[in-house]
Amino acid sequence: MTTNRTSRNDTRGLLKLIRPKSLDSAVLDSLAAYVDHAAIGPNSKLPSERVLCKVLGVGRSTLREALKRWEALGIVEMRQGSGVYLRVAVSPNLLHVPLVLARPSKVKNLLQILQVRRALEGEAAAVCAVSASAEDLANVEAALLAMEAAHARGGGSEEDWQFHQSIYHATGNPFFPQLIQSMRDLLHQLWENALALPDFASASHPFHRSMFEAIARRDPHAARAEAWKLIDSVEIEIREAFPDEA
Amino acid sequence: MTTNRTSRNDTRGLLKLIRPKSLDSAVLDSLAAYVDHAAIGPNSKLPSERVLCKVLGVGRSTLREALKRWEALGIVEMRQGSGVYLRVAVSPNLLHVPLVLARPSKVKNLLQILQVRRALEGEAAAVCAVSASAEDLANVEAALLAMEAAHARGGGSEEDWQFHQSIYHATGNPFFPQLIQSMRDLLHQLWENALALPDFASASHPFHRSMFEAIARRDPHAARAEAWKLIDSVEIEIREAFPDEA
DNA sequence: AACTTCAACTGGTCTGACAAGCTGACCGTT
DNA sequence: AACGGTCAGCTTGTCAGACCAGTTGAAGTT
Repeated sequence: MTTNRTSRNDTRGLLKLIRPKSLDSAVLDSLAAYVDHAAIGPNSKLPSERVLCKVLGVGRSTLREALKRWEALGIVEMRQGSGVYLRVAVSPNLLHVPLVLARPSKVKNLLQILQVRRALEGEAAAVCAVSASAEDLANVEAALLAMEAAHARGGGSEEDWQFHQSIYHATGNPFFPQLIQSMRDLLHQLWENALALPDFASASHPFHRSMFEAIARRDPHAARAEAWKLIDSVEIEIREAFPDEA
Repeated sequence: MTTNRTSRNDTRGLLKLIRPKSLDSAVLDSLAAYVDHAAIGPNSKLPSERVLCKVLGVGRSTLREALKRWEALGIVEMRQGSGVYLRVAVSPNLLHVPLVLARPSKVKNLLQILQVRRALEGEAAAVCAVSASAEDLANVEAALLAMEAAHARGGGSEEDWQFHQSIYHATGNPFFPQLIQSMRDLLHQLWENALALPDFASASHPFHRSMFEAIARRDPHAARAEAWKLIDSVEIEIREAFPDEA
């Protein structure tokens, strides 16, 4: 009997554990290399399944299982009758990490998500104040103006989101936009149609400009403080809207 | 012709967009309900594919594609010849979020991950100082003592991690441990065997205790400051180790 | 020009077959 | 009794072919 279970006292990686590298992982590697080489950008269509499985020399079910894995990670979108579409840029040796939340509880999770947002938003504003380029700042300011204009018209929830996204991108750290996007997706799954969000944004309105100004004058401490004030104002509104919970 | 493309100016969710609810999503919902009802815990085996697809009334390929989606999210592990094993607790309407990183660059990504950790670690410490229970604090202290003991023996990288994890759990916010776990997984994928991490931890050693003490005396401001000092010390060591990059 | 029809795509699902891997019972040797 | 090999009967992995269902765009019709 070959006893090759993973031993607890492994000798710090002297013996690397071998992994069979299943076929559909190889399919994804090959696909990633192809997409990268052919310079296929987001929103464009991949070759059809029949073509791919012939070219890659694998059965269609194997190919589909591999694509399903990408679909689960949001890398790709499969539309019946139409095709498989790329949603994000991919490259060889691509890394991914899943987040799972069991037993959702609406208001409680909302506040917890806000807590994470306070952490990320504050840091992102500070990083932005230190290292954003002039072009980044211009984008942020444009997003701010668009948001204020939309707000004056009564709407603006989408523009609000764009403003924050522009800050995350301006950090130059790809994790910030992705993490926040994940948090937002989570929120939308939680509250089917995000009715709550726009209302809660109203009191936070003035802080957007003060936050931008702190970033623009390259003051990370103030930028972080303004970001926190913004989150605090949202949290207060949520707690007032659901006084019995949380 | 029924023109039912998703309109851009949707009326804020008054009309819910219908979604065909693809079959394999239904499979996962049903499976989640079953796992929840049967109280199947982590590390236990699911019924075999043949059984499941007969019970659920779907073809084996459909079932496998659904399982592949769960596998991609880390919810389940499929071992050839053995079976399908649950890896995390699952419940109905389960939410998940993927994180993708294309074009990895070791040192740069390391510093970016550290940036995210600064954000989360600081907030977690502050939250912990405010709302951790006495039992949580006891766990954190136990982890601290174990870490210090291990550090005195020369090792302690695993115990270091346990200490931080105990703090994230003590926040009561499930997103903190999961996000940090994701960041750590990402790091390990990046640096195959995480040799670098233990070395970088050495200078940060004294800050662990000061961070715990700030939490224990219920001082969120100090706790956040100590957490930041800890991260800063790691960042300095990394920058000294790779002076040419970043 | 606008509308309708329809054939040729696309992905979605099912089936049955075989390969590859694991597990535990069985059996012979020591 | 203890050890070690063998093998039947599980499991998942892969494949091929068939058919269903939705999409698309180019023909034909008005």
